[in-house]
Amino acid sequence: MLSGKFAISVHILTLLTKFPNDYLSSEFIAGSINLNPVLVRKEIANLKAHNIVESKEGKNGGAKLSKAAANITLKEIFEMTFENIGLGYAKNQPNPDCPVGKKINQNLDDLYKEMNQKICSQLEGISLEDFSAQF
Amino acid sequence: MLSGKFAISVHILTLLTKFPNDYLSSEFIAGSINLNPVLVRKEIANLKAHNIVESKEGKNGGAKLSKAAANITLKEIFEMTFENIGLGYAKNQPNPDCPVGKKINQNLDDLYKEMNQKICSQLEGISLEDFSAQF
DNA sequence: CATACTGTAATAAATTATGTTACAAATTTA
DNA sequence: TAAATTTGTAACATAATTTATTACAGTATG
Repeated sequence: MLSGKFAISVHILTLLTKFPNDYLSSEFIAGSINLNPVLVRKEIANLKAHNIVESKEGKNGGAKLSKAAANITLKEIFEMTFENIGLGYAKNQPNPDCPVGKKINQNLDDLYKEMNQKICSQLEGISLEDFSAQF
Repeated sequence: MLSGKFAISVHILTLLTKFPNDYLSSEFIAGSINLNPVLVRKEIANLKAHNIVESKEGKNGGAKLSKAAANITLKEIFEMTFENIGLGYAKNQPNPDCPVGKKINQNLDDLYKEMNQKICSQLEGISLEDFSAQF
């Protein structure tokens, strides 16, 4: 998963923000996203690993935010779900004997690095609380 | 093709910039990218459709820039190869009976729209000539 | 007229993303 | 303590997307 990860995580977290006192089951969440509950649990596992969600097994179990939505920014979520953004690389090793082939990925990297900074500064300004308040 | 399109197009265009007076064959270009020549020709077809490249069939044919590299920005290339950037959507139709499901894609869209603007303004400041000069 | 290209279609292979099934372990509730 | 419900996770299956290959008609060059 790469494309949907951020969107799914934001969706999950928005739901958790809307019900801050409940443990929401993967089945309930999956019903809103229209996604398989196992995939929801996998995303939750990732969010747990990053300490913004906690979960409870067993009957009436589920997931719940482990910190206030006001203290979580979209930037953090972005960083938990994307290595970094970019417009792609040549997948194959470009020809190292060609001056262009030799440096293309490095130069693309530099470009994408700057792109990431801009995006991060945008996302840093939006808290999960802000985002959730739009619903 | 979505991931590699921008990177491949930039690679092609950088080569064309380096040899502004020659028609470069898809085979030559493919040798630098390490990609199948047919895929190179497909990307070139796209660049031709956007009028920044011209090509010649037959012996000693190939592709060539149709305008000065100084007058092509990375933003244009971005727009020729990406619909728009974003961090993905829930692929399935989210549940319209859930207030979050109902609006999630709209709200993500708004977020991504702003992201695109930032990226476009970055890319607009870099010409193909600038980019190619790094090699 | 032989050669070396493009353009494009059709198809295949590889990769990645998404979905499903299954089940052990945990927790609640009766 | 037993039944019910839920997580966590692995293994596997399917679907979608990307990348590669083959093939060949058409076109320009020399």
